[in-house]
Formats: sequence, structure tokens, C-alpha cells
Amino acid sequence: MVISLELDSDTPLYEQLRNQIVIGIATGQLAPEEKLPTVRQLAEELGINTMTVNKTYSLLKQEGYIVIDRRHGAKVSPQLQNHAEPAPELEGQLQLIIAQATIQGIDESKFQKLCAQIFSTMTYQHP
Amino acid sequence: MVISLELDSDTPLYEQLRNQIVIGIATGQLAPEEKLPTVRQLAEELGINTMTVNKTYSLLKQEGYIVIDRRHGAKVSPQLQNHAEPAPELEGQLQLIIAQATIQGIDESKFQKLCAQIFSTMTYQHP
Amino acid sequence: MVISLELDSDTPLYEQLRNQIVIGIATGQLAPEEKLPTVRQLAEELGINTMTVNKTYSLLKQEGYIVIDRRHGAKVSPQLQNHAEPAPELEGQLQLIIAQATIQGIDESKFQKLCAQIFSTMTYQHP
Amino acid sequence: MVISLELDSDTPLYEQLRNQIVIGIATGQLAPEEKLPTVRQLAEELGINTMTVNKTYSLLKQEGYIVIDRRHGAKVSPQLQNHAEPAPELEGQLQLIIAQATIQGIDESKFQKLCAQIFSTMTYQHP
DNA sequence: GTGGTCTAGACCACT
DNA sequence: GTGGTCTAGACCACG
Repeated sequence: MVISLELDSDTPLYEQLRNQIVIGIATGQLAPEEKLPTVRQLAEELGINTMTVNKTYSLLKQEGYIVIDRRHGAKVSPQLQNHAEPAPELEGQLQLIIAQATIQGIDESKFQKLCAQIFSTMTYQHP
Repeated sequence: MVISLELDSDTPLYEQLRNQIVIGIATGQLAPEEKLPTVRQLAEELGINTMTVNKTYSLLKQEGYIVIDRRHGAKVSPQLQNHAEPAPELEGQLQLIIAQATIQGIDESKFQKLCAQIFSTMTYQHP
Repeated sequence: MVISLELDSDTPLYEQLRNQIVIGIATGQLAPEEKLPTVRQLAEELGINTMTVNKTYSLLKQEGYIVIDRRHGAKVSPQLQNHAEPAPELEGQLQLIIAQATIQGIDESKFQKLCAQIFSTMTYQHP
Repeated sequence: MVISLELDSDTPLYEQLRNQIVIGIATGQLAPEEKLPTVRQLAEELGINTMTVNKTYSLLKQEGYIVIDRRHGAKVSPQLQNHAEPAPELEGQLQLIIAQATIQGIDESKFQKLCAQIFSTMTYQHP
């Protein structure tokens, strides 16, 4: 899985990393139970500090995306929470995006097509 | 138009304010050419620093949402840019949201319904 | 409020600090809305690194004990969650303590007395 | 006696194991003088490293819960220390739990009931 | 002046 | 060899 960080972005490195891993899980590039690189490996590979990767892993763990096993390091959670309703913050973020899209002149049908296209790349399946 | 800020949020105040104004424009609570409060008025009304409101207005101006006329203050842009394609950052944000929704177990049809519902509140029309 | 850290304890510094602040809140040494020392102040006062204090504050924030306002720093949450039922982990910890007490020869009445004595020092009131 | 470990818990395996054995003794699932499985047996049964079980047994021995006889392996101590007063660390742990309970809105009477309920499962008797 | 992020490098606990 | 903790010191974003 390819990860690219923008060093001069407003988004903190640990958050960029977190986002890319979340997308990796949703798109199936990271399968449930799949082992993630060690903190040191990933830090070296990306040219960043181990503490930054560490923070990312802690965050992902806290959010339930990954599980950390003292014996073998970090791996994708075997089964992720299945909610019937979208988390409220997700709804707020979506509202903001749709507002911006509307103003940019993207109408509902274009937007839905874009969503469909993105959804087609998501292969994550709940057990 | 009602604006509510969370002082203890992770999102900076100027960004919360910017987001709410953008949503206000898209939902028609702020019409094109409509005059915005002065920096001082808004700052006092919200109980925050004028610098913060200033920063918001600068950002909105730079993004093209508002125009600033030294004589008459700030007003919503008379004509907002109409793009055929969604801005690339918007697409990235949407991908992240959809990834998270997928993992939370929100499937495409549920998501589409949520989008439709949000779209129905957006009344902004391009001239 | 007096805080004392054991540098050679098994419990990490940031956790010792977190525990003492939690106890401070429960015993009323820290009132709701009360301002906590700044990260730098507390770090210097305790002779530890700012990042350690930072981690403590992040943890307390995540657990809902404190709120961080960009304008004025950290303060005790104005109103803490009121649960009817004890959190399950709390129950597990209590079971372990009672098991150890039982083996040490502390019987139920002694234990209840001890609890009562500790409870009498807790002055936190839900609004 | 059933022992279940969470491989991905924050609590180290050897400590989880130690805790469960202590609870086992207090609840009478392990009687005084009862023989414990050998290090190898237990390690294999739980699918963990023998070093880990070893560490648990050493700890339990050091704390006085078990005695280790090279010829016959480990067994529960025939006579556990009977203290009039609770160990001070136990008191500190209890204070922390009560502080958290208070903040969560569990009042003294609810807490006492919970204690009583847990005590009713403890059958250990001093000789 | 506040907290938040990041680095480089060290040491420790767990398995 | 894994993640977790801690330090000293730096820089940044926010208000």
C-alpha cells in the first residue's frame, strides 16, 4: 500500500497517515487481521519520527480501526463496528461538502455519480 | 442567520465560522449580494476576537465566497464560480467520508438517501 | 492542589498525573469550570516534560474530564456525564480489589467502612 | 477454572493471568493447597509463551499467593496472611475507583450495593 | 501566551 | 524485536 504525506499541509502528519490507513481499510488494500508495518519500519519508510507513527497507531486503536497485540504488533481490527446510523459528525462533514459542491455548481446528479464512483472502489465487507 | 460556535472544539473558531457562512450561502440563508455584518459587530455578537472574524472574512474572500468593499463592508459574491467538475480537494474529503461510512456499515443506498436529504436543504441557484 | 509523582513507579507519569487530577475533581479540590495550570507551568512545577503533561491533558479531554478552550487553556468540564450504571471496567477493577481485600482478611464490614470513609472525602456534586 | 486472556488488552498478559488467579483464589475456584497447572501446561493451554506464565507465578509467589515447590510444582498458599488493615496501595486504588464512580454519578448507596454483590461471590475463608 | 505538532535519540516493559 | 514512555528543545497555529 502506497502512502504519501504532504509535509507542508495544514493537516498534521499523524492525521494524514490515519486518513490514508482508514481509506486503505475501506478499499481493501488492508484486509481485516492484516498486519500493519511496525512503528519503526513505517517511520523510516516515510522519513518521519517514530513518535508520529506511534500517535497515529494510538489514534487508530482508540477509534477501533486497529488492534494492538503486544506479541505481534498492530493489525487491522478483525471486525469493525457496524452502525445502522451514520455518526453525527460524519453527517456534519457531509453537509459542509455538499454545501461547497452546490456553490461550485455541482448538482445533485453529478454529486451522486461521484459518490457512486467512489463507492465502487470500496470493497470492505462486514462479516 | 444563527451562528453557534463551540469554544472547546478542535476546529478553530475562524474555521467554524467560515463553515457556517458557507452553509448559510448554500442554504439560501445568505443571498448573493447580501451584506454581511461588520467584523466588529459579528465579533461582539459572538463574543470573540475581531482578529478571528477578520481571518474568517479574509479566508472567505480568498476562496471567492465573499467580496470586500472598503466602503460598504463585506457581502456575498454576486456570482459564484460555476465549475463543471468538483474541486479535487473536495473529492478527497468525500472519499475519506465515504471510507469511514463504509467501515461503519453505511451502505451506498443509505448514503445516497442521506445526500438527497441534505441536498433538499440547499437552495442556492446559479444565475 | 498538591500533586506528587513517583518517578520510579510502574505507572507512567502521565497516568499518575491523570489519576491525581481525577481525584482532585472528585474531592472538590478542582471545581467544575476551574482553570487548570498551563501545560508549561505544570511541567515546570513537576519537573517533567511538557509533552508528558500534554499527553495527560489530551487523555483527560478524551475521557471528558476536562475541556480545552483555545483561548484560555484547559479547565474542568462544566458538567460531567452522569451514568446510572457503573462502567463495566470499573466493576472489573472493583472485583479485583475486593478479591485481594478478602484474601488479606479484610471482611465486608471493614471494607464498607473504608469505602464510607473515602466517600466522605468526595464532594463532587452533579448539577 | 476458566481463564480467558485478551491478547490485545492494555493490561500485560502476565498481569491478566495474575489477576484471574487471585480472583480464582478469592472466589474459591482455587482452594488453599490446590495444585496449579505446570508452567508448560498452562502456557500451552492458553497459547502463550512459557516465560509469561513463569513471570506470573514468580509474581504470585512474591506476593505470597502461591508457594512453589520444585518437586511438586506450584500450589495455592496453605495459609494466606491475615492483615487487620488494608494494604495502603489497595486503599489508593480504591480511592481512585471511588473518585471515578462519584464523577460518573454513582452514589454511595449504589456503590455499596455493588460491593455487597461482589462480596457475595467471594468464598475464601481464613483458617 | 495558549495548546499542538514534530524531531532525534534514549530507555523500558512485554513476549 | 515490539510498542510505550520520556526528554529537551524547536516551531507553528490560534486568538
